[in-house]
Amino acid sequence: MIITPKNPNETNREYAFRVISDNIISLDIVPGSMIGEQEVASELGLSRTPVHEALLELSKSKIVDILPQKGCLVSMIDPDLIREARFLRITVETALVEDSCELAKETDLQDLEENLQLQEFYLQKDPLKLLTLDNDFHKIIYRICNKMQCHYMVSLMSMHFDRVRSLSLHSVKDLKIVSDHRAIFEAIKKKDPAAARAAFQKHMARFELDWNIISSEYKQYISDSNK
Amino acid sequence: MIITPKNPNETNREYAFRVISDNIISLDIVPGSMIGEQEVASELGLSRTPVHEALLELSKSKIVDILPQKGCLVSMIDPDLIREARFLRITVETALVEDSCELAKETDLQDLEENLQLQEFYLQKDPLKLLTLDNDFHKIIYRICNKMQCHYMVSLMSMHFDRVRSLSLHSVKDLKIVSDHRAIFEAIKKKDPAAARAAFQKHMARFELDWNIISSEYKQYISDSNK
DNA sequence: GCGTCGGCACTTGTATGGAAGTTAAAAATC
DNA sequence: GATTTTTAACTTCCATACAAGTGCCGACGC
Repeated sequence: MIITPKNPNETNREYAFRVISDNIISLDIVPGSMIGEQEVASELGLSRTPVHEALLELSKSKIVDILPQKGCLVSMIDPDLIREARFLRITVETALVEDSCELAKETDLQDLEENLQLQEFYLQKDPLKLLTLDNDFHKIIYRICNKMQCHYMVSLMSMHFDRVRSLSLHSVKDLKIVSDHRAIFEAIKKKDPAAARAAFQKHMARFELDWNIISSEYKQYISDSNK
Repeated sequence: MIITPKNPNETNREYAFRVISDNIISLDIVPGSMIGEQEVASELGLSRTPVHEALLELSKSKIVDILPQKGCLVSMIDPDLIREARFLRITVETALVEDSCELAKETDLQDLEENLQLQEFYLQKDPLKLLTLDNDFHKIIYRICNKMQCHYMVSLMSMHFDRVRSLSLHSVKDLKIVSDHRAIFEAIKKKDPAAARAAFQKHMARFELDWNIISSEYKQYISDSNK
């Protein structure tokens, strides 16, 4: 597991949650492996309590599965849950990009544009940074519509999705996400809901295509019941 | 706080979560009041740990607000969060009722019909039972579409909404929800997505109208920043 | 050799005490 | 009397200890 330093203003529980999440999404903790509270606590220099609470939260999105008196299983890649995460994101964010056309203020458009600039800068340089910027882009949309609580709920489930996306980041295709984002941005700027909707759905459709590649290439990580 | 007996196969944490949730939704714990872990733990005959973990989970949906070293504040009724909950439910479930037209099997239709029978039976008899059946009806839709994880996420946020709905249950208008449900059911049965969508949106639109009544009548429970 | 039982090593769930921080009232000072 | 400082009583957060359940592994009977 990759340990990052503790942010001074986060609690031990939040620290544990962040580190474990990052390691699961980056696949540094491999799907299907067991992790113990004590083991994680020792690595992070904490007691079991905050780690226990962090795992509890992760288990709510089924990204880990707590088996009482047995251990904590990092979930295998589960196509059903990925479909749910995709469904939720597409459904919610399609509605949001439409609403954004009305709601986006000038400063909001600036925030989106700044994010896009950075995306174009880091394109093909730093895939991990690009992933972060991608998430930020979508998050700004939620902020424009004043739906941050929805963002939290959706992002929890998206972990299933993010884990697969990081697998496919090496694929050249995914670099098209940046131009997708620009198309979405332009539509919002022009206050054209139909165009925004179309651009967003085109964006999300890419991940449908990738599924076949991923499932054949990373078979060992995929839940047995769905092969 | 109203204490219900502990279900034998639930953990202490799940027990605490259930009892606290129920009391918040039913307004037996009034919005804006502070509750302490120790206080709740004593009432339930538990230690602070499972109560702490239950409150932690509730704080994720902002239904309570944990103020470190101060206490746990049961959130005031917050129109913004209710709007988010409504938005999420409407957006997600509109998509689901459409999909249900394709996906619903014969047994699923039977489940829906049985639920409707019970709704009609308890109509004007037991408002609380009706609320449960209403939630069950929507839950069946999620199950038909194999989106139970989405259901969990949406239902967490819906607590804000449910709390207001219980206020308006005495209003005669709400008894129309049963006929709304039947209309949705009939549309799914006829595999008519457009009709299902229309019926569902009509259903959810009722709660928009109720808002004015509620906000004027229960002013004391509403968050100051939104009056 | 095979099946069963018992105990040990391990896990998570929970209880409890102390640490750190906030609040508000009491006490001291002006 | 008004204002500032201290202090005491509260809270959650976290560390630690114990309780309870699971599975493995060897011993034993057949």
